[in-house]
Amino acid sequence: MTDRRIHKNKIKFHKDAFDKTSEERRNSVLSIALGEFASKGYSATSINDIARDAGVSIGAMYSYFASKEDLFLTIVNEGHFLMVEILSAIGENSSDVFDCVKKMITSSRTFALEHTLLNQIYLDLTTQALSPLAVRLSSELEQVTPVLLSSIIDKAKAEGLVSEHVDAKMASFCIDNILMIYQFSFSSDYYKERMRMYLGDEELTDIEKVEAKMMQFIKRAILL
Amino acid sequence: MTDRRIHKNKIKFHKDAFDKTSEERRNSVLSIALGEFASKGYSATSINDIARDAGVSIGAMYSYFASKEDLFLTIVNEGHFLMVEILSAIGENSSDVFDCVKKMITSSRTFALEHTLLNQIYLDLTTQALSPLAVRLSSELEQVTPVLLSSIIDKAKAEGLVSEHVDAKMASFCIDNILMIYQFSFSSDYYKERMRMYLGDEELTDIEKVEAKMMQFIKRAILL
Amino acid sequence: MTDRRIHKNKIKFHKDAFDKTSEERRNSVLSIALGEFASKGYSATSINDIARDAGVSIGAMYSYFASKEDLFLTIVNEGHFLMVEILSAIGENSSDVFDCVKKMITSSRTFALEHTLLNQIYLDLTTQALSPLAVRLSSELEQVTPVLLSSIIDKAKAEGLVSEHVDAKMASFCIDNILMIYQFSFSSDYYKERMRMYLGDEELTDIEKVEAKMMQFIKRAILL
Amino acid sequence: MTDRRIHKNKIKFHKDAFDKTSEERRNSVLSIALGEFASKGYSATSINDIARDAGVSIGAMYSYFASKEDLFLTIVNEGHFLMVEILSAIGENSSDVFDCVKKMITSSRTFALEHTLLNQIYLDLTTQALSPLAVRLSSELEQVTPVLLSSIIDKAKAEGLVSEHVDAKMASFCIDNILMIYQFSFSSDYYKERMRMYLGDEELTDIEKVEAKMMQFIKRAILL
DNA sequence: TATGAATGAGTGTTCATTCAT
DNA sequence: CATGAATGAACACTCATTCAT
Repeated sequence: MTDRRIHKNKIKFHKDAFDKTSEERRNSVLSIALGEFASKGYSATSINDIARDAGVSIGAMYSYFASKEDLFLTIVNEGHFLMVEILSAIGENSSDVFDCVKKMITSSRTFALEHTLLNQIYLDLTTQALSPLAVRLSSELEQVTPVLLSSIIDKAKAEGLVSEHVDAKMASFCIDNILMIYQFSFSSDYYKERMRMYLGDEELTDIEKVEAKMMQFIKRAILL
Repeated sequence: MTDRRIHKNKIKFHKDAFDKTSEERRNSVLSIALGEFASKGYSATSINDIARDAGVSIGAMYSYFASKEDLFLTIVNEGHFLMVEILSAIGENSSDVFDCVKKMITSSRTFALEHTLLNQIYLDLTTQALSPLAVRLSSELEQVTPVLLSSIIDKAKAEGLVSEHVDAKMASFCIDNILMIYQFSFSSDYYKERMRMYLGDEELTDIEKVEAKMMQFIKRAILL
Repeated sequence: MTDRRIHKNKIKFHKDAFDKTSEERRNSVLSIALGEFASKGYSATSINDIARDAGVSIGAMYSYFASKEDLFLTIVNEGHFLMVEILSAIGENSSDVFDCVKKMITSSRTFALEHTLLNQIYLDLTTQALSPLAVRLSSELEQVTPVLLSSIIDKAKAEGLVSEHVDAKMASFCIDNILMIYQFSFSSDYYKERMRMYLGDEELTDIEKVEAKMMQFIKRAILL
Repeated sequence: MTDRRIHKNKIKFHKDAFDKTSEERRNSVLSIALGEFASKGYSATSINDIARDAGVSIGAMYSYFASKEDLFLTIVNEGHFLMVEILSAIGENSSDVFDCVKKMITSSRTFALEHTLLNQIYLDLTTQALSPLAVRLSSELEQVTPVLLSSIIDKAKAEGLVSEHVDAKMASFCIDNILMIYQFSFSSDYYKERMRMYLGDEELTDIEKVEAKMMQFIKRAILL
């Protein structure tokens, strides 16, 4: 297990010039763009606004990115890279399925809280209108989770930890559905409110307990 | 249990004039708008285009709806009404939790297939950028599912069908997360592809089997 | 000879809305556009400038014309219509080839002087860069002159006015070449200067004499 | 007749730095610029595009030429130099007017075919919009043809080859008009199509015959 | 001398909305 | 009630030119 990198992230959506500017400029552009795309959505975001707020000329903007689309994808791509890294780490450092799922639950929340804007953008990307953009990322988005989850469940089945009646693929799908929306529940106002309706305000104050219950739900579903 | 209507749908986002036009015009406007909003997303959709394609003047358009927002909300509202009706029916006609969940799984799929465009719009609405719009619907969107699911689970616990260790709220949340994304998997290209990655092409040919497995996952999670 | 219209000018490049505005607006837009296109050329002309100078919003501009191209073609088309009308009239009212050519010489000059801007635009259109636009007009530009000239020469040959050794097609081509540039010599500075170099300043003061000499050149070329 | 060079080409529109670069670079820049200006016209051509395609930095571009205008003029100037050389050669090697005109007809075609792009640019230059640029060349463009033609015709008149009733200036003007457009008819799509309308597809297959007929037209116009 | 990042006014075009008819 | 002409700020993007390296 030498190469811990599942994902290589070869694709880049920016021009060479972007690599050559000062890190300050780069960060400024990316963070402003992140904020704009996250709060307004792809369509409603203006590249001119981003340029102005980032203190960069639009001319420079277009010397960094060939198009608004490419700027957007650059951000999504970086975000995805982050998530994949976290997932890979979890995959490698988990003793068993339950440990793994537990860590995934927690990191769903922490990732959404630490990278709220990124998460909002990711939600936007799943939208039908942005499917043409998602397609451009498809090779990158080749999901890590399906493989990770179902292989770890299969292993657990072999070890007798998980019932042989459990369908690994379906279980992975269901678990990821649960986690995906859980994650959105910390970044999108819509899902935040929805979670509040399900779990109530008070319950949510003790997030450890919430996650313990979620763990329990999943555990019951696959346990021997 | 006299009033079987959970949802009253009192709110309307259109002007009176819209009620007074011919049904043909009304349908034309709504169906064109549905198609446009679904495929392009809220921001990228032009009210002028909708008017033209619907064979209605923009002037008329603005006598029907105060703004683009209101036209959008009118459509979302109607869609939500449809979903609530289906859910209510399921709630009333189910013999027990398992029957109820089974019906919910099936109707997630059939609803998404029959009302694909509506479903795509709904996904758009969950986006952070549209949260101000979602807020305007909040009283309407006061979720039916949380109440329905958790009450039915509680009942089942009382009847000894469901383990007393199951947390009704969390179970409802998890089940709805699973179903929500399952539903999107029939309307949004993004989630469609994601489901294919989890379950594979072949598996998906026999949808009955897929849903049976999903049912099994949920059943195990809450069964005694 | 009842229908005196050779050319029907069915094609229009403007939207219906343009027909519906006030004639004042129409004239304002067209005359400003004429001036801009003529002096700056198609590419360097800004539709926003035209709108501003014509006292019309750009929005209105685009409700009149689908594109800058269409505005340009609308003007060229009208100009061509004018020229064709003049040529048709000449064709019908000429007693013989010589009379006809004489009238064509004169009207080349008067047309260029009365419609200098139009003529400048027409020159621009012959440019390779604008050939895609010229193609859109091709059915309209189906030249009247070739038919008119060669048929009138053929007739004159039959009547013994013109030598039978004269090739009607080539003669038409040569005569029109002479006239075309003569016409440009009254609208484009370049050709104006060029004519001055050929004919000299003084000679040009008596334009009747110039045209008599030109007539003589052509006459000798085709006379019996 | 010691100095056989009519034209000195002293004017240069490029900076010294351009003379100092490698010939390869020089050719690359000029040939790319030629192609761009020819197909897109002066205004629509981007100096940045030329630089990129020529494999030269924009910085270098501006060390070679003070402006887009100068780059354009450099090319036009070179082209003009070429044409003048050909014309001078014809003037010197012709036995009489008819021989001279014959050679001019042929070289109009061959020049247009061998230097199509240059010819297209030259047509662009005659445009009113580019007249400010043409002015900068005026001393250079001081036409060779007027002098050449009218002097050779005058000589022929003295020798009794050409009718004394022929006005040398006007004849030169007319002949050059014929030739100029004939030349454009091999480089600009517009004039190409126009010639086709005059002379027909079939006729044009035997270009020798076409030029013989043209020669005949001109001959008749000036012959004794 | 050569590079290419940077600028910012300007391009053609769109679109939510208003209002006179 | 319905029409659609009109508005003008805004959009994604281009380009001639400058200048620090």
